Amino acid sequence: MRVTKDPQIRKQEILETAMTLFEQNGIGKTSMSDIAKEANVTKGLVYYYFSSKDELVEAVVALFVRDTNQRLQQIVEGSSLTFYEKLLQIMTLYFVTIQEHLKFVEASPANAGIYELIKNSLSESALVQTKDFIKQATEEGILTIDYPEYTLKILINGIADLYLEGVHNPKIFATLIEQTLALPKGSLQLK
Amino acid sequence: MRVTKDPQIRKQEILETAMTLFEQNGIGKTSMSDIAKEANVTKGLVYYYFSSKDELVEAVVALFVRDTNQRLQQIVEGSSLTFYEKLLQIMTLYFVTIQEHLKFVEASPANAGIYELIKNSLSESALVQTKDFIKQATEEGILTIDYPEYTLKILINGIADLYLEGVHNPKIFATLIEQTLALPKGSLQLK
Amino acid sequence: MRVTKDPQIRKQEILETAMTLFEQNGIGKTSMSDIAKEANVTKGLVYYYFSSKDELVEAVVALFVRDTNQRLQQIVEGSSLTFYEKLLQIMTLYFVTIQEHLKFVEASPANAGIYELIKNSLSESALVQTKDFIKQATEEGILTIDYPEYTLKILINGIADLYLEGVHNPKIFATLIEQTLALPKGSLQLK
Amino acid sequence: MRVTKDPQIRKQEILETAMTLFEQNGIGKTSMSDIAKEANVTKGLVYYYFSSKDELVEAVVALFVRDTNQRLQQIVEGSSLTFYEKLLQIMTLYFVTIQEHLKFVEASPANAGIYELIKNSLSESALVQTKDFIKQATEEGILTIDYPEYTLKILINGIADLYLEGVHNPKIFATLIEQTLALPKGSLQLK
DNA sequence: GATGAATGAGGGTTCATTCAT
DNA sequence: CATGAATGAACCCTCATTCAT
Repeated sequence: MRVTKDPQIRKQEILETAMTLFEQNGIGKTSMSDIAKEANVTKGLVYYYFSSKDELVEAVVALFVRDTNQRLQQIVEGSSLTFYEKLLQIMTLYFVTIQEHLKFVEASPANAGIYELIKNSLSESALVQTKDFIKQATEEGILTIDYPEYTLKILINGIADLYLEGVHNPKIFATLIEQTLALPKGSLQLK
Repeated sequence: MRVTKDPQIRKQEILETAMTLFEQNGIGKTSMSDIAKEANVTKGLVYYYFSSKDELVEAVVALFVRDTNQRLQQIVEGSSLTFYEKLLQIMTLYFVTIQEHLKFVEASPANAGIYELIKNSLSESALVQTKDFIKQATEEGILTIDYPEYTLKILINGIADLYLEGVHNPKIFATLIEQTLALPKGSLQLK
Repeated sequence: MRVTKDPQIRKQEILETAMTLFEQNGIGKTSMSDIAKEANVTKGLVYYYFSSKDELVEAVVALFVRDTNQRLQQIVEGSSLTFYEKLLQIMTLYFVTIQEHLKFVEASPANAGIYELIKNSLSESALVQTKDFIKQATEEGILTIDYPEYTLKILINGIADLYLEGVHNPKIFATLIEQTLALPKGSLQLK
Repeated sequence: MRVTKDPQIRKQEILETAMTLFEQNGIGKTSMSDIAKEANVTKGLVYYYFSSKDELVEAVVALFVRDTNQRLQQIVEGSSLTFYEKLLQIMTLYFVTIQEHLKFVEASPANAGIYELIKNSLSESALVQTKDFIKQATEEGILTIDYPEYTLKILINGIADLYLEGVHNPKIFATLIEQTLALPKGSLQLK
């Protein structure tokens, strides 16, 4: 039967359904039919809102990046937290984010460059968002290393990879982060 | 027209053609037809040598991993090099390798686990290969940090990502490596 | 060019086209492409209605069995006919049916059990349908043999085979049926 | 390695291998490669002896028919047996034959008419072989029905079908045969 | 006689995309 | 806005057959 909804809501529904399926099965293994079916909508309507699979993929990625950014911003701007607490939350955010959305890392027949797209989008915004955070820590004498932003990124990406490869011990992570950022031993308490 | 070749050579040709195309366009976007065409061969012959696309993909991955391993081994066992020189070469190897074969990072519809496969294969061997290298450096007092293997991996993966995101300045890399491994400032000279 | 039809009609068209081609050339030698072409439709549409060749084959078989059953039922329930007339019509039905659909007797690479499927489907229903018919004739003293249902089946299958092998003389058939069912000589008049 | 054999033996080996595989998996699902592999021979050699799959199929059928005939002949000419014993053996031969070679009944992409081919070949020879057998029984007054050959065929084919459909009780078969051939009750003892 | 690499046509299937309604 | 029937191109794979050696 025909169900009419507010266009914006419909579009959002389709977008989120696509996101869910992409995460679950990967982009390449998610067909437009799958998305339409799961969203209780016809294929035609999906194409009404997104003129191609590519466009839909990009919209999903944009949504994902926007979400992540928002969370990052909330952490950074959370004034009541200490540097170490914020650092912790940032690391956690990236772990969770990368883990949850790992399937994006796939090649889609439609959009082979998706991996770079996501990575760059996230990185770029991460740099912007953490700039002040890092600047402040540097001024306060907590961070003393050169290129702290790059170092943070290396940590994030590098540790995420470690995590994905099966290393899960929080103590090890704490030590690695402390060492890499030249923080005092024991300053970081990962649970 | 019909061209007969030594089976081993033919198989190798097909394998290398596949590798090239996979790198260029990704696994998902490379069809068996593409490979056959590029190798001046019929599809049937590709299947004569590799009974499925999956098998071909696996063969390519195996070849790639084997190659990388070999190069790594050569570096580590190169007795005339200093620790710093070896470290340099290892980093370079991973940069180049990862860059060249970036498209492997895709999951194919046929073989969704390829990303992990490669990553794990490489990581595992990297750990094994660099174990002695690191142990020696530690004993010589050059490396003083905890979890040096993990740190090295973080560096490799993290820096590779930085590189892919557009950071190319060797001085920055040198500084980052020195800092992260707690090496003396200026000990590393990247050209 | 694009021609849209009522889905039920379209599906039926495809089904009947498939049936015709299966009968003409056999299931194994009839490709989905052949069916699509003959039905003036694209392969994609065939798959839109039947998700695999197997499913299409099964649908065709089901249709065929249903048809045959219906005709059988009409004969058996035709109250105005004598036992001999009904017997005649039943025999004729099976001759025609088996002849027309002889090619079904093949096993398809896709559905190796099709032969048994058809045969059993037909047999089972034949037994059910003719049960009352036989019971009544037995009670009336027309049929005096043991295992009349089995005998009827032997007759049907056996005579069908004879027919297919080239024996077409109705008098011979009449005699054979009379003898086998132990009916009075001359009771059956095949035209 | 290259193994040279007497051509006739080689051809026979291939033929028998093909027969076995056809019976096991059906003609359609048996590829020339399968045959070659199973016969420890290359595809080329199979084609050296049989210029096409069709030809090979026909050769297999011919072999099968010849075999069956031979066995039939042995039964019929076995002078020490009574009519009933011979009848029994004939029925058994057909049951076994049909069961063992059921897979021939499939469509081959190469030879769609195989079913008829076999059936006709067997029937024709059966008629010839049993002619004397029947004639003698008729003269001796054992067989009194009209068209005894046809009746025998109906029995063979019809009972074989019954058997395939799951009826296995020897007593039922005995009764059916007795009835159909108008033999005295209890004259046939199937074990 | 014998090999097995090589061909080429076709088979079943999937899916992004279009369009008449 | 919404439907879903229809398209068409591509994809992976199989196999009878050929032919240079």
